[in-house]
Amino acid sequence: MSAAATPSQTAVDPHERAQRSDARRNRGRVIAAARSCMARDGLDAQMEDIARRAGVGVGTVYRHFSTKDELVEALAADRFQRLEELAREALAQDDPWESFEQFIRVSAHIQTEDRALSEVLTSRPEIMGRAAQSVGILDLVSRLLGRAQMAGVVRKDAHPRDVPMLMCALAGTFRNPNSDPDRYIGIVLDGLRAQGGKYTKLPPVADS
Amino acid sequence: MSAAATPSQTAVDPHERAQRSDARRNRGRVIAAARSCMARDGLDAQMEDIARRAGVGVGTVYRHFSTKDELVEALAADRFQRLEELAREALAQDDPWESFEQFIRVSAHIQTEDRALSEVLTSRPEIMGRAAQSVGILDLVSRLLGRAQMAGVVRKDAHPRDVPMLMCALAGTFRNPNSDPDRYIGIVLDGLRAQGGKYTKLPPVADS
DNA sequence: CTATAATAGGAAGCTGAGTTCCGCTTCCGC
DNA sequence: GCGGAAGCGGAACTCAGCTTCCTATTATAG
Repeated sequence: MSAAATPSQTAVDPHERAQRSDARRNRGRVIAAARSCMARDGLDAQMEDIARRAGVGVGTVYRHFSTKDELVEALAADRFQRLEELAREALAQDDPWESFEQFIRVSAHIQTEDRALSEVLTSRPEIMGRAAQSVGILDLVSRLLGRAQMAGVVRKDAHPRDVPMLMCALAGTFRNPNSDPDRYIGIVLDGLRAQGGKYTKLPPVADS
Repeated sequence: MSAAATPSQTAVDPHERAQRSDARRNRGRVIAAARSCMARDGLDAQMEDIARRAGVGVGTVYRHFSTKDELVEALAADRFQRLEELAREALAQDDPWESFEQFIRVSAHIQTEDRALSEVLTSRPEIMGRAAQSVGILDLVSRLLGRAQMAGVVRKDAHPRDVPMLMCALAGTFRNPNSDPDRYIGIVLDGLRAQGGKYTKLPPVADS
Protein backbone atom coordinates (compact mmCIF):
# COMPACT_ATOMS: atom_id res chain seq x y z
CA MET A 1 0.00 0.00 0.00
CA SER A 2 2.79 2.47 -0.69
CA ALA A 3 0.45 4.77 -2.60
CA ALA A 4 1.80 3.83 -6.00
CA ALA A 5 -0.68 6.41 -7.28
CA THR A 6 -2.10 6.14 -10.75
CA PRO A 7 -0.08 8.62 -12.78
CA SER A 8 -3.15 10.08 -14.34
CA GLN A 9 -5.75 12.70 -13.56
CA THR A 10 -6.36 11.64 -9.97
CA ALA A 11 -5.55 14.72 -7.91
CA VAL A 12 -1.88 14.46 -7.06
CA ASP A 13 -0.92 14.42 -3.44
CA PRO A 14 1.32 17.50 -3.06
CA HIS A 15 3.75 15.49 -0.90
CA GLU A 16 4.46 13.20 -3.80
CA ARG A 17 6.98 14.22 -6.35
CA ALA A 18 5.26 15.23 -9.57
CA GLN A 19 5.25 12.91 -12.55
CA ARG A 20 8.49 13.06 -14.40
CA SER A 21 8.42 15.07 -17.60
CA ASP A 22 9.48 12.25 -19.88
CA ALA A 23 6.75 10.12 -18.41
CA ARG A 24 4.14 12.70 -19.24
CA ARG A 25 5.46 13.06 -22.75
CA ASN A 26 5.46 9.33 -23.34
CA ARG A 27 1.96 8.98 -22.04
CA GLY A 28 0.83 11.39 -24.68
CA ARG A 29 2.66 9.50 -27.36
CA VAL A 30 1.15 6.24 -26.31
CA ILE A 31 -2.34 7.63 -26.44
CA ALA A 32 -1.78 9.12 -29.86
CA ALA A 33 -0.29 5.91 -31.17
CA ALA A 34 -3.07 3.83 -29.71
CA ARG A 35 -5.62 6.09 -31.27
CA SER A 36 -4.28 5.68 -34.75
CA CYS A 37 -3.56 1.97 -34.48
CA MET A 38 -6.99 1.23 -33.15
CA ALA A 39 -8.71 3.46 -35.60
CA ARG A 40 -7.17 1.28 -38.25
CA ASP A 41 -7.19 -2.20 -36.73
CA GLY A 42 -10.00 -1.92 -34.27
CA LEU A 43 -9.92 -3.42 -30.82
CA ASP A 44 -7.44 -6.06 -31.74
CA ALA A 45 -4.67 -3.69 -32.59
CA GLN A 46 -1.61 -5.09 -30.91
CA MET A 47 0.18 -3.68 -27.94
CA GLU A 48 3.53 -4.06 -29.64
CA ASP A 49 2.38 -2.15 -32.67
CA ILE A 50 1.14 0.61 -30.47
CA ALA A 51 4.40 0.72 -28.56
CA ARG A 52 6.43 0.74 -31.73
CA ARG A 53 4.44 3.53 -33.25
CA ALA A 54 4.74 5.52 -30.05
CA GLY A 55 8.47 4.98 -30.18
CA VAL A 56 8.60 3.33 -26.77
CA GLY A 57 8.81 -0.21 -25.42
CA VAL A 58 5.79 -2.26 -24.42
CA GLY A 59 6.85 -1.93 -20.82
CA THR A 60 6.25 1.77 -21.05
CA VAL A 61 2.79 1.29 -22.40
CA TYR A 62 2.05 -0.91 -19.42
CA ARG A 63 3.44 1.63 -17.04
CA HIS A 64 0.72 4.00 -18.09
CA PHE A 65 -2.12 1.57 -18.71
CA SER A 66 -1.90 -1.54 -16.69
CA THR A 67 -4.06 -3.43 -19.11
CA LYS A 68 -5.10 -3.31 -22.69
CA ASP A 69 -8.68 -2.81 -21.63
CA GLU A 70 -7.70 0.20 -19.59
CA LEU A 71 -6.15 1.71 -22.68
CA VAL A 72 -9.23 0.98 -24.72
CA GLU A 73 -11.38 2.60 -22.12
CA ALA A 74 -9.21 5.70 -22.03
CA LEU A 75 -9.53 6.03 -25.77
CA ALA A 76 -13.25 5.50 -25.65
CA ALA A 77 -13.59 8.23 -23.07
CA ASP A 78 -11.59 10.48 -25.31
CA ARG A 79 -13.79 9.81 -28.32
CA PHE A 80 -16.91 10.43 -26.32
CA GLN A 81 -15.56 13.74 -25.27
CA ARG A 82 -15.23 14.59 -28.94
CA LEU A 83 -18.82 13.52 -29.46
CA GLU A 84 -19.85 15.79 -26.67
CA GLU A 85 -18.21 18.73 -28.37
CA LEU A 86 -20.04 17.88 -31.55
CA ALA A 87 -23.32 17.72 -29.71
CA ARG A 88 -22.68 21.18 -28.30
CA GLU A 89 -21.85 22.55 -31.69
CA ALA A 90 -24.99 21.07 -33.14
CA LEU A 91 -27.03 22.47 -30.31
CA ALA A 92 -25.70 25.91 -31.08
CA GLN A 93 -27.53 25.86 -34.40
CA ASP A 94 -30.99 27.27 -34.56
CA ASP A 95 -32.99 24.92 -36.75
CA PRO A 96 -34.07 21.98 -34.61
CA TRP A 97 -34.07 19.40 -37.38
CA GLU A 98 -30.86 20.62 -38.94
CA SER A 99 -29.02 20.43 -35.68
CA PHE A 100 -30.34 16.96 -34.96
CA GLU A 101 -29.45 15.69 -38.39
CA GLN A 102 -26.06 17.29 -38.26
CA PHE A 103 -25.25 15.62 -35.00
CA ILE A 104 -26.27 12.21 -36.24
CA ARG A 105 -24.35 12.56 -39.45
CA VAL A 106 -21.21 13.88 -37.89
CA SER A 107 -21.12 11.26 -35.17
CA ALA A 108 -21.67 8.58 -37.73
CA HIS A 109 -18.86 10.01 -39.77
CA ILE A 110 -16.51 9.74 -36.83
CA GLN A 111 -17.27 6.08 -36.47
CA THR A 112 -16.64 5.54 -40.11
CA GLU A 113 -13.09 6.60 -39.52
CA ASP A 114 -12.51 4.89 -36.25
CA ARG A 115 -12.96 1.20 -36.26
CA ALA A 116 -12.23 0.89 -32.57
CA LEU A 117 -15.02 3.26 -31.67
CA SER A 118 -17.53 1.40 -33.72
CA GLU A 119 -16.39 -1.88 -32.22
CA VAL A 120 -16.71 -0.60 -28.72
CA LEU A 121 -20.20 0.57 -29.52
CA THR A 122 -21.33 -2.74 -30.90
CA SER A 123 -19.54 -5.16 -28.66
CA ARG A 124 -18.63 -3.54 -25.38
CA PRO A 125 -21.78 -1.98 -23.98
CA GLU A 126 -20.22 -1.69 -20.51
CA ILE A 127 -17.34 0.43 -21.71
CA MET A 128 -19.61 2.51 -23.84
CA GLY A 129 -21.95 3.00 -20.92
CA ARG A 130 -19.22 4.21 -18.58
CA ALA A 131 -17.69 6.47 -21.18
CA ALA A 132 -21.01 8.03 -22.08
CA GLN A 133 -21.84 8.57 -18.45
CA SER A 134 -18.59 10.27 -17.54
CA VAL A 135 -19.10 12.76 -20.31
CA GLY A 136 -22.51 14.36 -20.06
CA ILE A 137 -23.46 13.35 -23.52
CA LEU A 138 -26.78 11.69 -22.92
CA ASP A 139 -28.05 14.93 -21.54
CA LEU A 140 -27.05 16.90 -24.60
CA VAL A 141 -28.65 14.34 -26.84
CA SER A 142 -31.82 14.65 -24.84
CA ARG A 143 -31.85 18.34 -25.48
CA LEU A 144 -31.20 17.96 -29.19
CA LEU A 145 -33.91 15.39 -29.50
CA GLY A 146 -36.37 17.14 -27.24
CA ARG A 147 -36.07 20.37 -29.14
CA ALA A 148 -36.69 18.62 -32.44
CA GLN A 149 -39.69 16.81 -31.01
CA MET A 150 -41.08 20.01 -29.60
CA ALA A 151 -40.77 21.58 -33.02
CA GLY A 152 -42.71 18.67 -34.43
CA VAL A 153 -40.01 17.45 -36.75
CA VAL A 154 -39.06 14.27 -34.91
CA ARG A 155 -41.53 11.57 -33.92
CA LYS A 156 -42.77 11.97 -30.39
CA ASP A 157 -42.19 8.39 -29.36
CA ALA A 158 -38.45 8.52 -29.90
CA HIS A 159 -36.42 8.34 -26.72
CA PRO A 160 -32.98 9.81 -26.05
CA ARG A 161 -31.56 6.37 -25.49
CA ASP A 162 -32.61 5.40 -28.98
CA VAL A 163 -29.97 7.69 -30.37
CA PRO A 164 -26.88 5.85 -29.13
CA MET A 165 -28.56 2.58 -29.96
CA LEU A 166 -29.17 3.66 -33.51
CA MET A 167 -25.64 4.92 -33.79
CA CYS A 168 -24.51 1.53 -32.74
CA ALA A 169 -26.76 -0.01 -35.35
CA LEU A 170 -25.30 2.17 -38.05
CA ALA A 171 -21.85 1.17 -36.88
CA GLY A 172 -22.64 -2.31 -38.11
CA THR A 173 -23.02 -1.12 -41.68
CA PHE A 174 -19.85 0.94 -41.67
CA ARG A 175 -17.75 -2.13 -41.40
CA ASN A 176 -19.09 -3.55 -44.59
CA PRO A 177 -16.76 -2.37 -47.33
CA ASN A 178 -19.32 -2.03 -50.09
CA SER A 179 -21.99 -0.17 -48.25
CA ASP A 180 -22.67 3.51 -48.50
CA PRO A 181 -23.11 4.72 -44.93
CA ASP A 182 -25.07 7.73 -46.04
CA ARG A 183 -27.89 5.61 -47.39
CA TYR A 184 -28.46 4.03 -44.04
CA ILE A 185 -28.06 7.20 -42.12
CA GLY A 186 -30.72 8.62 -44.39
CA ILE A 187 -33.10 5.75 -43.84
CA VAL A 188 -32.71 5.85 -40.10
CA LEU A 189 -33.18 9.62 -40.05
CA ASP A 190 -36.36 9.24 -42.03
CA GLY A 191 -37.52 6.61 -39.56
CA LEU A 192 -37.12 9.18 -36.84
CA ARG A 193 -38.89 12.04 -38.55
CA ALA A 194 -42.31 13.07 -37.47
CA GLN A 195 -44.81 11.55 -39.84
CA GLY A 196 -45.30 13.47 -43.03
CA GLY A 197 -41.89 15.11 -42.93
CA LYS A 198 -40.00 15.38 -46.17
CA TYR A 199 -37.78 12.38 -46.74
CA THR A 200 -34.04 12.39 -47.12
CA LYS A 201 -32.73 12.09 -50.63
CA LEU A 202 -30.68 8.90 -50.49
CA PRO A 203 -27.42 8.79 -52.37
CA PRO A 204 -27.67 6.65 -55.51
CA VAL A 205 -26.80 2.97 -55.25
CA ALA A 206 -23.32 2.22 -56.49
CA ASP A 207 -23.49 -0.69 -58.86
CA SER A 208 -21.01 -3.46 -58.16
CA MET B 1 -4.62 -35.06 -55.90
CA SER B 2 -5.97 -38.38 -54.75
CA ALA B 3 -9.52 -37.11 -54.72
CA ALA B 4 -9.81 -37.01 -50.94
CA ALA B 5 -13.35 -35.81 -51.64
CA THR B 6 -15.08 -33.48 -49.26
CA PRO B 7 -17.47 -35.76 -47.40
CA SER B 8 -20.33 -33.40 -47.95
CA GLN B 9 -22.89 -32.68 -50.61
CA THR B 10 -20.45 -32.73 -53.52
CA ALA B 11 -21.74 -35.44 -55.84
CA VAL B 12 -20.07 -38.63 -54.67
CA ASP B 13 -18.01 -40.51 -57.16
CA PRO B 14 -19.76 -43.91 -57.42
CA HIS B 15 -16.39 -45.70 -57.44
CA GLU B 16 -15.66 -44.44 -53.99
CA ARG B 17 -16.97 -46.30 -51.05
CA ALA B 18 -19.77 -44.35 -49.41
CA GLN B 19 -19.18 -42.45 -46.20
CA ARG B 20 -19.36 -44.72 -43.19
CA SER B 21 -22.55 -44.54 -41.21
CA ASP B 22 -20.99 -43.46 -37.94
CA ALA B 23 -19.19 -40.68 -39.77
CA ARG B 24 -22.43 -39.39 -41.16
CA ARG B 25 -24.05 -39.56 -37.76
CA ASN B 26 -21.17 -37.74 -36.11
CA ARG B 27 -21.16 -35.06 -38.74
CA GLY B 28 -24.75 -34.34 -37.89
CA ARG B 29 -23.99 -34.21 -34.20
CA VAL B 30 -21.12 -31.82 -34.75
CA ILE B 31 -23.27 -29.48 -36.76
CA ALA B 32 -26.01 -29.52 -34.18
CA ALA B 33 -23.54 -28.95 -31.36
CA ALA B 34 -21.85 -26.16 -33.23
CA ARG B 35 -25.17 -24.54 -33.89
CA SER B 36 -26.14 -24.38 -30.28
CA CYS B 37 -22.71 -23.43 -28.96
CA MET B 38 -22.36 -20.66 -31.46
CA ALA B 39 -25.87 -19.42 -31.00
CA ARG B 40 -24.93 -18.91 -27.39
CA ASP B 41 -21.28 -17.83 -27.53
CA GLY B 42 -21.05 -16.36 -30.98
CA LEU B 43 -18.12 -16.88 -33.27
CA ASP B 44 -15.72 -17.47 -30.47
CA ALA B 45 -17.38 -20.57 -29.22
CA GLN B 46 -14.57 -23.05 -28.69
CA MET B 47 -13.87 -26.10 -30.74
CA GLU B 48 -13.48 -28.21 -27.62
CA ASP B 49 -16.83 -27.12 -26.29
CA ILE B 50 -18.42 -28.01 -29.57
CA ALA B 51 -16.73 -31.40 -29.62
CA ARG B 52 -17.72 -32.12 -26.05
CA ARG B 53 -21.31 -31.18 -26.66
CA ALA B 54 -21.36 -33.34 -29.76
CA GLY B 55 -19.99 -36.19 -27.70
CA VAL B 56 -16.93 -36.63 -29.91
CA GLY B 57 -13.27 -35.66 -29.77
CA VAL B 58 -11.88 -32.53 -31.39
CA GLY B 59 -10.15 -34.70 -33.93
CA THR B 60 -13.51 -35.78 -35.23
CA VAL B 61 -14.69 -32.25 -35.60
CA TYR B 62 -11.61 -31.55 -37.69
CA ARG B 63 -12.19 -34.63 -39.80
CA HIS B 64 -15.43 -33.09 -40.98
CA PHE B 65 -14.46 -29.43 -41.08
CA SER B 66 -10.81 -28.87 -41.63
CA THR B 67 -10.96 -25.47 -40.08
CA LYS B 68 -13.06 -23.50 -37.67
CA ASP B 69 -13.91 -21.07 -40.41
CA GLU B 70 -15.19 -23.86 -42.58
CA LEU B 71 -17.52 -24.87 -39.79
CA VAL B 72 -18.70 -21.33 -39.36
CA GLU B 73 -19.38 -21.05 -43.04
CA ALA B 74 -21.36 -24.27 -43.07
CA LEU B 75 -23.51 -22.97 -40.27
CA ALA B 76 -23.97 -19.65 -41.97
CA ALA B 77 -25.12 -21.39 -45.14
CA ASP B 78 -27.56 -23.34 -43.06
CA ARG B 79 -29.01 -20.24 -41.45
CA PHE B 80 -29.35 -18.53 -44.78
CA GLN B 81 -31.29 -21.45 -46.06
CA ARG B 82 -33.68 -20.92 -43.20
CA LEU B 83 -33.95 -17.27 -44.14
CA GLU B 84 -34.78 -18.28 -47.64
CA GLU B 85 -37.65 -20.40 -46.43
CA LEU B 86 -38.91 -17.47 -44.43
CA ALA B 87 -38.71 -15.23 -47.45
CA ARG B 88 -40.79 -17.72 -49.41
CA GLU B 89 -43.37 -17.91 -46.69
CA ALA B 90 -43.60 -14.17 -46.54
CA LEU B 91 -43.93 -13.96 -50.28
CA ALA B 92 -46.87 -16.33 -50.12
CA GLN B 93 -48.85 -13.69 -48.29
CA ASP B 94 -50.99 -11.31 -50.27
CA ASP B 95 -50.56 -7.93 -48.69
CA PRO B 96 -47.32 -6.42 -49.99
CA TRP B 97 -46.49 -4.41 -46.90
CA GLU B 98 -47.46 -7.14 -44.49
CA SER B 99 -45.28 -9.66 -46.20
CA PHE B 100 -42.35 -7.30 -46.29
CA GLU B 101 -42.71 -6.37 -42.67
CA GLN B 102 -43.14 -9.97 -41.66
CA PHE B 103 -39.96 -10.99 -43.39
CA ILE B 104 -37.94 -8.24 -41.76
CA ARG B 105 -39.33 -8.98 -38.34
CA VAL B 106 -38.89 -12.69 -38.53
CA SER B 107 -35.36 -12.51 -39.86
CA ALA B 108 -34.47 -10.07 -37.17
CA HIS B 109 -35.95 -12.40 -34.62
CA ILE B 110 -33.73 -15.20 -35.79
CA GLN B 111 -30.68 -13.08 -35.26
CA THR B 112 -31.83 -12.22 -31.81
CA GLU B 113 -31.54 -15.85 -30.94
CA ASP B 114 -28.36 -16.64 -32.78
CA ARG B 115 -25.39 -14.63 -31.79
CA ALA B 116 -23.17 -16.29 -34.35
CA LEU B 117 -25.43 -15.28 -37.18
CA SER B 118 -25.51 -11.69 -36.11
CA GLU B 119 -21.74 -11.69 -35.71
CA VAL B 120 -21.21 -13.11 -39.15
CA LEU B 121 -23.45 -10.42 -40.54
CA THR B 122 -21.62 -7.58 -38.89
CA SER B 123 -18.06 -8.75 -39.07
CA ARG B 124 -17.60 -11.27 -41.85
CA PRO B 125 -19.05 -9.76 -44.98
CA GLU B 126 -17.24 -12.29 -47.19
CA ILE B 127 -18.86 -15.26 -45.50
CA MET B 128 -22.21 -13.58 -45.52
CA GLY B 129 -21.80 -12.75 -49.19
CA ARG B 130 -21.00 -16.30 -50.19
CA ALA B 131 -23.75 -17.77 -48.07
CA ALA B 132 -26.34 -15.39 -49.42
CA GLN B 133 -25.24 -16.06 -52.95
CA SER B 134 -25.40 -19.83 -52.70
CA VAL B 135 -28.95 -19.64 -51.50
CA GLY B 136 -31.02 -17.54 -53.85
CA ILE B 137 -32.11 -15.21 -51.14
CA LEU B 138 -31.26 -11.89 -52.70
CA ASP B 139 -33.62 -12.67 -55.47
CA LEU B 140 -36.50 -13.38 -53.15
CA VAL B 141 -35.83 -10.21 -51.25
CA SER B 142 -35.92 -8.30 -54.50
CA ARG B 143 -39.33 -9.69 -55.20
CA LEU B 144 -40.63 -8.87 -51.74
CA LEU B 145 -39.29 -5.37 -51.96
CA GLY B 146 -40.30 -4.78 -55.56
CA ARG B 147 -43.84 -5.81 -54.91
CA ALA B 148 -44.09 -3.47 -51.95
CA GLN B 149 -42.64 -0.62 -53.95
CA MET B 150 -45.01 -1.29 -56.81
CA ALA B 151 -47.88 -1.12 -54.39
CA GLY B 152 -46.58 2.23 -53.23
CA VAL B 153 -45.99 1.23 -49.63
CA VAL B 154 -42.21 1.21 -49.65
CA ARG B 155 -40.07 4.13 -50.78
CA LYS B 156 -39.02 3.86 -54.39
CA ASP B 157 -35.37 4.59 -53.79
CA ALA B 158 -34.81 1.56 -51.58
CA HIS B 159 -32.63 -1.10 -53.15
CA PRO B 160 -32.70 -4.86 -52.51
CA ARG B 161 -29.19 -4.75 -51.17
CA ASP B 162 -30.31 -2.30 -48.51
CA VAL B 163 -32.24 -5.07 -46.85
CA PRO B 164 -29.36 -7.28 -45.79
CA MET B 165 -27.42 -4.20 -44.87
CA LEU B 166 -30.17 -2.98 -42.62
CA MET B 167 -30.49 -6.42 -41.08
CA CYS B 168 -26.86 -6.22 -40.32
CA ALA B 169 -27.38 -2.82 -38.78
CA LEU B 170 -30.14 -4.13 -36.58
CA ALA B 171 -27.86 -6.97 -35.55
CA GLY B 172 -25.73 -4.39 -33.80
CA THR B 173 -28.54 -3.45 -31.45
CA PHE B 174 -29.47 -7.01 -30.59
CA ARG B 175 -26.22 -7.53 -28.81
CA ASN B 176 -26.89 -4.75 -26.42
CA PRO B 177 -28.62 -6.35 -23.44
CA ASN B 178 -30.89 -3.48 -22.52
CA SER B 179 -32.24 -2.64 -25.90
CA ASP B 180 -35.63 -3.56 -27.22
CA PRO B 181 -35.03 -4.86 -30.74
CA ASP B 182 -38.60 -4.14 -31.74
CA ARG B 183 -38.16 -0.42 -31.30
CA TYR B 184 -35.35 -0.34 -33.80
CA ILE B 185 -37.00 -2.67 -36.19
CA GLY B 186 -39.94 -0.31 -36.09
CA ILE B 187 -37.86 2.76 -36.74
CA VAL B 188 -36.05 1.16 -39.65
CA LEU B 189 -39.31 -0.07 -41.13
CA ASP B 190 -40.72 3.41 -40.93
CA GLY B 191 -37.62 4.72 -42.63
CA LEU B 192 -38.37 2.39 -45.50
CA ARG B 193 -42.03 3.20 -45.89
CA ALA B 194 -43.23 5.30 -48.73
CA GLN B 195 -43.68 8.83 -47.52
CA GLY B 196 -46.95 9.45 -45.78
CA GLY B 197 -47.47 5.85 -44.74
CA LYS B 198 -48.78 5.19 -41.29
CA TYR B 199 -45.96 4.78 -38.79
CA THR B 200 -45.25 1.74 -36.69
CA LYS B 201 -46.35 1.92 -33.10
CA LEU B 202 -43.09 1.51 -31.20
CA PRO B 203 -43.10 -0.58 -28.06
CA PRO B 204 -42.86 1.58 -24.93
CA VAL B 205 -39.42 2.34 -23.54
CA ALA B 206 -38.55 0.14 -20.61
CA ASP B 207 -37.22 2.30 -17.80
CA SER B 208 -33.95 1.16 -16.28
C1' DC C 1 27.45 16.99 -9.17
C1' DT C 2 25.45 13.00 -6.84
C1' DA C 3 22.19 10.14 -5.09
C1' DT C 4 18.16 7.97 -6.00
C1' DA C 5 13.63 7.19 -7.25
C1' DA C 6 11.07 7.16 -11.38
C1' DT C 7 11.02 5.49 -15.96
C1' DA C 8 12.24 3.04 -20.15
C1' DG C 9 12.94 -1.04 -22.85
C1' DG C 10 12.28 -5.30 -24.62
C1' DA C 11 13.38 -10.24 -24.02
C1' DA C 12 11.15 -13.94 -21.86
C1' DG C 13 7.06 -16.09 -19.84
C1' DC C 14 2.40 -17.23 -19.86
C1' DT C 15 -2.02 -18.34 -21.61
C1' DG C 16 -5.64 -19.71 -24.26
C1' DA C 17 -7.17 -21.13 -28.52
C1' DG C 18 -6.84 -23.65 -32.94
C1' DT C 19 -4.77 -27.55 -35.13
C1' DT C 20 -2.05 -31.82 -35.80
C1' DC C 21 -0.82 -36.50 -35.10
C1' DC C 22 -0.93 -41.14 -34.41
C1' DG C 23 -2.26 -45.38 -32.00
C1' DC C 24 -6.69 -47.48 -31.24
C1' DT C 25 -11.46 -48.73 -32.71
C1' DT C 26 -15.30 -49.52 -35.71
C1' DC C 27 -17.70 -50.40 -39.78
C1' DC C 28 -18.12 -52.68 -44.30
C1' DG C 29 -17.33 -55.71 -48.24
C1' DC C 30 -16.04 -60.25 -49.17
C1' DG D 1 -15.60 -64.04 -39.46
C1' DC D 2 -11.57 -61.27 -41.38
C1' DG D 3 -8.82 -57.72 -43.38
C1' DG D 4 -8.13 -53.29 -43.77
C1' DA D 5 -9.69 -48.79 -44.88
C1' DA D 6 -12.24 -45.18 -42.65
C1' DG D 7 -13.02 -42.98 -38.64
C1' DC D 8 -12.18 -41.65 -33.71
C1' DG D 9 -10.07 -39.44 -29.56
C1' DG D 10 -7.58 -36.45 -27.17
C1' DA D 11 -2.86 -35.43 -25.60
C1' DA D 12 0.52 -32.66 -27.40
C1' DC D 13 1.99 -29.03 -30.32
C1' DT D 14 1.87 -24.31 -32.23
C1' DC D 15 1.30 -19.82 -32.44
C1' DA D 16 -0.06 -15.32 -31.50
C1' DG D 17 -0.97 -11.86 -28.02
C1' DC D 18 -0.89 -9.96 -23.57
C1' DT D 19 1.83 -9.26 -19.48
C1' DT D 20 5.74 -9.46 -16.39
C1' DC D 21 10.25 -8.55 -14.83
C1' DC D 22 14.67 -7.15 -14.41
C1' DT D 23 18.47 -4.26 -16.00
C1' DA D 24 19.91 0.08 -17.84
C1' DT D 25 18.79 4.96 -18.18
C1' DT D 26 17.41 9.49 -16.93
C1' DA D 27 15.23 13.30 -14.63
C1' DT D 28 15.20 15.90 -10.48
C1' DA D 29 16.01 17.38 -5.53
C1' DG D 30 19.47 18.87 -2.61
